[in-house]
Amino acid sequence: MATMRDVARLANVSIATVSFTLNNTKPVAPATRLRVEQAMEELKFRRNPVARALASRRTRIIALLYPALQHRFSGTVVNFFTSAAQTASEHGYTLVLWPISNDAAEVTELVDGGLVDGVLLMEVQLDDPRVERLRQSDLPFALIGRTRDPSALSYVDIDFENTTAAAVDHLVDLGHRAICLLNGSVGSSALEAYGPVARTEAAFDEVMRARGLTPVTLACDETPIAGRAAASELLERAPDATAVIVMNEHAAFGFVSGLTHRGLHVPRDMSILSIASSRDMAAISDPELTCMAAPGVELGRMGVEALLDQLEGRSEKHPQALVMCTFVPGQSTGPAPDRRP
Amino acid sequence: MATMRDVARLANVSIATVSFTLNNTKPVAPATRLRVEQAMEELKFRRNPVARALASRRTRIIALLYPALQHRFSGTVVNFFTSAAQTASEHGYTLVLWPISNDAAEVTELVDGGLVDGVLLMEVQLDDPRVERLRQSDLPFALIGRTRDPSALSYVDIDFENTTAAAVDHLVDLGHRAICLLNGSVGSSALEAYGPVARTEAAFDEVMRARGLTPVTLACDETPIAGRAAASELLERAPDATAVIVMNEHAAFGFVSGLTHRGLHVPRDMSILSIASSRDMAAISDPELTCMAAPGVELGRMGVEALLDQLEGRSEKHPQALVMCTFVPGQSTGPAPDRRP
DNA sequence: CTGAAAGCGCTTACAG
DNA sequence: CTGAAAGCGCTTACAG
Repeated sequence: MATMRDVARLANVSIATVSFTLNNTKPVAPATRLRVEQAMEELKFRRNPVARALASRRTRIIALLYPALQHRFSGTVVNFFTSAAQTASEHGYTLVLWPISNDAAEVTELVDGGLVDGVLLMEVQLDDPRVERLRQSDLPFALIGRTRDPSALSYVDIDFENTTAAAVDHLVDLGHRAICLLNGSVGSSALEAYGPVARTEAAFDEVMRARGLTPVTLACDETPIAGRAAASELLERAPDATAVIVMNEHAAFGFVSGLTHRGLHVPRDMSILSIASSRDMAAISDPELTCMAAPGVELGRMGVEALLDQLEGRSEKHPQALVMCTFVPGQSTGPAPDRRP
Repeated sequence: MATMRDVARLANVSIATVSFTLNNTKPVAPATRLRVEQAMEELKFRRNPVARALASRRTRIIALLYPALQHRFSGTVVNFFTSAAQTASEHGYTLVLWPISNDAAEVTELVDGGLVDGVLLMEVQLDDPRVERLRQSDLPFALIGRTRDPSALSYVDIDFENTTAAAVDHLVDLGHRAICLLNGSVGSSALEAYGPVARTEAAFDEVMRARGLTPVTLACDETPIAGRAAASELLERAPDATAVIVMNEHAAFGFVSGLTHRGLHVPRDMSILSIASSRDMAAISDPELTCMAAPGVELGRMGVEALLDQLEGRSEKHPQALVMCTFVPGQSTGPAPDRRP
């Protein structure tokens, strides 16, 4: 492998000049630049990123922390990941998925490790120990998601409030009044509360009441089996329900089949609207679910950009943005029973 | 951040001695070792991995290449990933998921990048351009999967031959004779053929004929929608079929619901056995699928170990291993119709 | 068992 | 616009 020294020798310049032309970090005379570039070409030079990292004290590696043990890595999540990786690459950074739980201790290892310039967090909890740990360090980070009070943090997140409102409105427009929410489970302790779950529930309550409707919320684990059980629970707790907003894409599969087993037809007897999901995931169910698709591509990109703002010292204040889910028509929502002829 | 120099000064030794005690690379007197360790403790020293990488010419980073754009990152795959990461960590390496397609050009970037010591490939095709590219480089790599002729490669893979045989036998034991295979689609060109798909089809043919049965194979894309269409195709092409082995976990969802829509009951009218899947994925279907679960934990571990053998120069010949899938009972297989009272 | 020193391949003030 | 040189924080022959 050719080094800068080799290039410098061949081009008859100093290695400093090679560095300057390579990085565009200082003006270089056109003729000199040409010689250097030809030399690089001839020697197939590629700069050693490890040496560069040591000298510049920046590795240009970004870690995306996705706690795959706690949250399934669904097709919905792939969109976030690939978009984030793409965006990082366009800016000269490498983004990799760092295998880690949502445990603070593992974050400490990563931070102390010194291998990454910045961190992007996913699946953020309202009181997230990883965030606390990162705050104590001086490692730049941004969230895809947000904590209870994210005012001093860089984050991008789904706009659960408006998404939930749009979901309710879609169902209300179809004539539904008895609308339930099937949420994810927030675990035993409030401290572990998962942002999307908490925010959706709060928004659902508020939106329903604002429309003069009574909010009923169920919650279950993020598994199909739990979703199946939730179907029975729904019929007991809210026998008059005609529509359910599901904020739990893995439970949705079981929920639909659970309803079917209880003799209900979707969407004739019950409309199902899956939110913060994706077209791919919605297609797994039978019938295909109507859904509000998570803006994975947008948030992946924006999350990286928020982090790069810090890394490159571009802005003082923390970028913060919320993006709504997009409505994707499917087969699982229809008019309320009393609206049909 | 404290450096080795700081530690050396505090412990009254040279930085070489600090390095020797840290890495156990040369004998150090017990008293000296103690002083050094106390100094490291006191200063909360953590060695800089970038400097270490530059000096030792090894980054101790392993890239796991999973082409997430071509193959969905399912719950089944998470097992491979977390197990591989865990194993790498136990050996002092960091394994990260490298966002890359299964394109040779991107492999070149990775190889030239010089940021990783070795590569682990997943979703290997019979003639995989990534493998060719890695062969040309001198970057160590191992496969989870195998090419058409993997004799000179390090690999670990599912034993599709024996897994398929076990799947057929399970169904034959239940009295089925007209057994079909629903495979993944291998793409338009034979050159793109995906190892598991090709091997399973070959094994299915052989196993069925060996038992005096007639093999019928369908194939479809790895999506639920394609699976739904495949259900119709099955009923046309093999109206007498009573059991189907599905080697396509994403199509399985649609396949089951497609059959149900056509008025067939699973497993009363049709048994479904999903192979190379996992308990989690099987639970998504209704009924829960009987499956042969991919040995993700084992293969993740063994894949990393095979790679480390090369990285640490432990063995001359390439480790090669095949592991069978494990039978997981479910609700989707039952006795053949004519076996029932 | 320990140390002085070279070197990994870059970046970056500093000087001209 | 260009260069000489220090330095990033380690590892590793080499010498004793």
